[in-house]
Amino acid sequence: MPTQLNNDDGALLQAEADIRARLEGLDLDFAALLAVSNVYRAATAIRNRMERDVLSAAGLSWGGFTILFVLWIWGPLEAHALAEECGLAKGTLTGMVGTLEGRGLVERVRLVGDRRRVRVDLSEEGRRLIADVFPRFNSAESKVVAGLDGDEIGYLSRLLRLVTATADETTELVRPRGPVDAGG
Amino acid sequence: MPTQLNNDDGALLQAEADIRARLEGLDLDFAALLAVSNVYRAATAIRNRMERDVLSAAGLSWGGFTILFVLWIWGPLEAHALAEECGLAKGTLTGMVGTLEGRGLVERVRLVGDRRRVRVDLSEEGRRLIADVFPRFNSAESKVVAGLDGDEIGYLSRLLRLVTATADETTELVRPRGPVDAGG
DNA sequence: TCTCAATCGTTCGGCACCGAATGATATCGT
DNA sequence: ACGATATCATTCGGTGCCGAACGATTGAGA
Repeated sequence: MPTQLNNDDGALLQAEADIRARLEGLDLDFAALLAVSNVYRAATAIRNRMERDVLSAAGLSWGGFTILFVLWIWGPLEAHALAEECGLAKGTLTGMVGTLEGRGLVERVRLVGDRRRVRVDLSEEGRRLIADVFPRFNSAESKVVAGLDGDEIGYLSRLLRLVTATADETTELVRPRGPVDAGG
Repeated sequence: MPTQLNNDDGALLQAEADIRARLEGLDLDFAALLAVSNVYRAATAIRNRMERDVLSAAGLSWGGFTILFVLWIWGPLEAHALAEECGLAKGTLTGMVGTLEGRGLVERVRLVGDRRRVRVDLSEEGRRLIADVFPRFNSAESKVVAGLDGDEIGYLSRLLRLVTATADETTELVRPRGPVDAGG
């Protein structure tokens, strides 16, 4: 539990202190700078770690894994919904689903009522693969956050959800924010 | 400041509840799952926001901006150090520095003492550009974390630094962790 | 001095990823 | 019924980005 933080100096990385020193004169929001940079660095570090330790052995990219996982959790999805859920552009999704389809991990079905649409679903093999890979993935996730205790992990998630919701706002990001707890 | 969190249910997104429900039987670390996924989602949301609102107008990609910023803060750097600092593979850096050099934003100089090495530095135009763009970038960063108060922002950074340090460990991620506050 | 190994940056092949343009299909107005 | 419009997914051109292979340069040892 955080009681006093005094993050004025104490817990700063050397690199962060250097940044502060270099930008001393300017009227900047250092805390925001550090927060954003730390979010990005953490994401990159996690992704690299997962790809190296878990995904590469299964021949899966981060994106491919995400698609499989989403389909596993949500069941069959139309392309636009799948793209949205995976945080990918539609065009990107088409290509990656193509790759997965080529490997026999997912299947595409044109809808009968509306032949513009396509429903994507796991194949049996895809289901086996994600069911096999995900527990290992999750165990690596667990290790990655093992430096935090349970409260801290939950708190981290909460703060990040807030940031994501704000960044996802379609507006120019100036208005005062509405209800904040469950943006999805 | 977090006092009670009870993130058992209360603050969960619908999607997160769905995941929990779908994976009910399995022996998984849900908190870690959510934390990792929230880190990644936040990073993506922030990056997209920045590219759209700030960087695209300057004709800069996230990676290009990062390179310029790092050189701005640290001064001239050799390629390997620059890659390391930007979190990019050496090969990636070569290409991106090439792009920036083509636009006249950075310069490459082979070292006199050791002709294998190359020092990269901002050009005058590059310096002008980053000095112009960064304040706007920072102001967008500020807005992105505006949903959090000062303590929360600092705390978020601290937690993320911990996660990054763990994920960056070169080991297989099993040993007990050494000193934890400033992984630098 | 002449290899041999180490250490640079670069090149190369390949996938991920985006955004705009495209093509196919459905729907609405008349 | 039929053309205009909207709505899908896909295609296409271009970068970002990685990892392995490569070429150039340096330093160490015989």
